[in-house]
Amino acid sequence: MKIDPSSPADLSVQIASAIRDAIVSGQLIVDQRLPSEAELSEQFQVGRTTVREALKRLAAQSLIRTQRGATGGAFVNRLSFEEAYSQQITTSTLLLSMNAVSFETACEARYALERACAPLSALRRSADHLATMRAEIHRQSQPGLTDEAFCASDVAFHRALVDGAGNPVMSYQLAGAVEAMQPLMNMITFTARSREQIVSLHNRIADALEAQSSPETEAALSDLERYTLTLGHNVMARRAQARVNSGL
Amino acid sequence: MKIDPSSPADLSVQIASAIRDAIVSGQLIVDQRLPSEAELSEQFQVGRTTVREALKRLAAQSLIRTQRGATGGAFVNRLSFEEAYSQQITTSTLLLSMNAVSFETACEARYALERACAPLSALRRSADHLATMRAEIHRQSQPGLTDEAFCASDVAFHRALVDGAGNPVMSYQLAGAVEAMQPLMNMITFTARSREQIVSLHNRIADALEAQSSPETEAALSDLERYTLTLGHNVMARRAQARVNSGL
DNA sequence: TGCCTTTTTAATGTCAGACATTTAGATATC
DNA sequence: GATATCTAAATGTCTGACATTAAAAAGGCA
Repeated sequence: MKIDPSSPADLSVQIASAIRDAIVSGQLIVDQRLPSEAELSEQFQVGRTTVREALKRLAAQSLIRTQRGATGGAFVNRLSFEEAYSQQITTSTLLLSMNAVSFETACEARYALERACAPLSALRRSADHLATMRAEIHRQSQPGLTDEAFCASDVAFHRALVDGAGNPVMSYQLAGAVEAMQPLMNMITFTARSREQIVSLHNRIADALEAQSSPETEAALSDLERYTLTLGHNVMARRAQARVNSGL
Repeated sequence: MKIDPSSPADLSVQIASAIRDAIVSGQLIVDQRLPSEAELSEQFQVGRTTVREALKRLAAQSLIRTQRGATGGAFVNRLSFEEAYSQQITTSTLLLSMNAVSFETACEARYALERACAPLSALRRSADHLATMRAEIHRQSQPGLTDEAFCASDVAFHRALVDGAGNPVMSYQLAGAVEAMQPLMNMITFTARSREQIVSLHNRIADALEAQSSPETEAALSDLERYTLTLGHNVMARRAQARVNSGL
C-alpha cells in the first residue's frame, strides 16, 4: 500500500483508496485489525489527522468499524445485508430526488423489478410473508390514515412481496427500487376511491401469491402499475392546471 | 440542526447525521454551499477537526463535494448516476464476497432481474446497444482470451442488454447485480467448449433483441442461467473432489 | 479604457502536540 | 478467589499553526 505525496489528490483520499483496494482485493480480510492510527501515519508518512480522515471515509462506507480502548482499533467490517439495505435506500432516494427522474421511469423500473420477484415469491412465500401482506392491507383499509402512513404501509406490503422470493440478494437490490419510490408516491393525495382501488389490487396480489400463481401475480402487479401511473398523471395534470390558473 | 454532546455517539457521527438529514429532507438543496468549517465548528460548538471528520464522512457518500480557495467550501453534491453506479458496484461486490452468498442465490437474482429488462430492451434497444453486444460476442469468440477478459466481456455484454431497456433507474439497480457476479464467475475456468456454448447463447439473445422478441429473449436468458448454474456446480464438485483427494 | 500581472484574502488541507475518554488486562487488596 | 484499583494502549477531541489553493481585488501599463 503506497501513496503519492506529489499527486494533486488529497492525501486522505489516497490513503482511503489504498486501504479500500486492500479490502476489496482481499488482502485485508473480515475482522482483521488495521494498524493503529499512529502506525498508519508512520507507514504513510503523514500526520495522524490525515489518517483519521481517511478512516472516517471508510467508516462512512461501512468498510471498517472502530473500537476504542486498549485492544481497540479499526477492523475490517463484515458488510451486513442490513447496512447494505440502508445505504442502498439512501442512495436511491437521493438519486431520484436530485435527478429529475420522471414518475414514469421510476414506476416502470420498480414494477418491472417487482414482477421479476413474482415467480420466486409465488413459489416460496412463507405464511409469515402472507400474514404481513394481509396485515398491511388491513391497515390500508383503515379510514383516517394519513397519506404518509398509507404510503409507508404500501412500501411494507411490497417489501413483504419481495422478501417472499427468499433471495436476500434480490431483496437487497430491490430495497432501493421500492423505498425510493416513497417520496414520489407521497406527492399523491389518495382519495377514498383510489385507496379502495389499491387495496383491492393488493388483495388480488396476496390472493395470487397464496394460490402460488405466478402469472396472476404478475398480471395484478401490471394492473397496479397502470393504476399508479394514472394517479401520478392526475397529480401532474392538476399541478399544471393550477399553474395556468394562477397566471404563470 | 442540533447535536447532543452527552450522547455516547461520536460527535463527528452526530454532525454528519444532522447534515445528512438536512440534505435528504431537502433543507439543503443541490449546489448550496454549507457554512465554512470554522462557522460549523462555531455553530456546533466543537473543534474544527471534528467538523472536518464529519464532512469527510459525507464526502465519502458523495453527498457533498469540497473546493479549496477563496470562494471554496463544501457544497451539496448532485448525486450522478455514474457515482451511484460505482458505489452500488463496490457495495454489492463486497456484500457477496463477505457473506457467503451461494452461487445459486446470486445467479438466480441476477437472471431474474435481467429477465425483467428483456421486454423493455426488446422494445427500445438502439442499434448502438446491439452493436456493443455483437462486438462483445466477437471478442468472446477470440481464442487466447484469458478467463478474466472473457468474464469482463460477459459483463459488458449484459450491461448493454440492461442499458438497452432505456431506463436509467433500472440500469442503476442492475449494475450491482450484474457486476457483483464477476468475482464469482471468475472462479470458473472456461473451456473452449463452454465458451462456445455461452457465445451461442449470447448470439441467441442478441438475435432475439434484434427481432424485438421479448419471449425469446427471456427464454434464451433462462437457458443461459441454467447453463451458468451447471458450470458453477461443476466447479464446486471438482473442488469438493479435490478436498477429498487431498485427504481433508 | 482595457488587458495583464500581482497581491490579497478566504477557504480547505496538513501537521504537531496535548488532553479526554474508553476499555482490556494487570495488579493489588481483602 | 473475588473484587477493586491501577495501568496501558487505543481512539476521540481540541488548539494553534502553517501550507496550499483559487478567486477576487488592486495595481500597472499601453
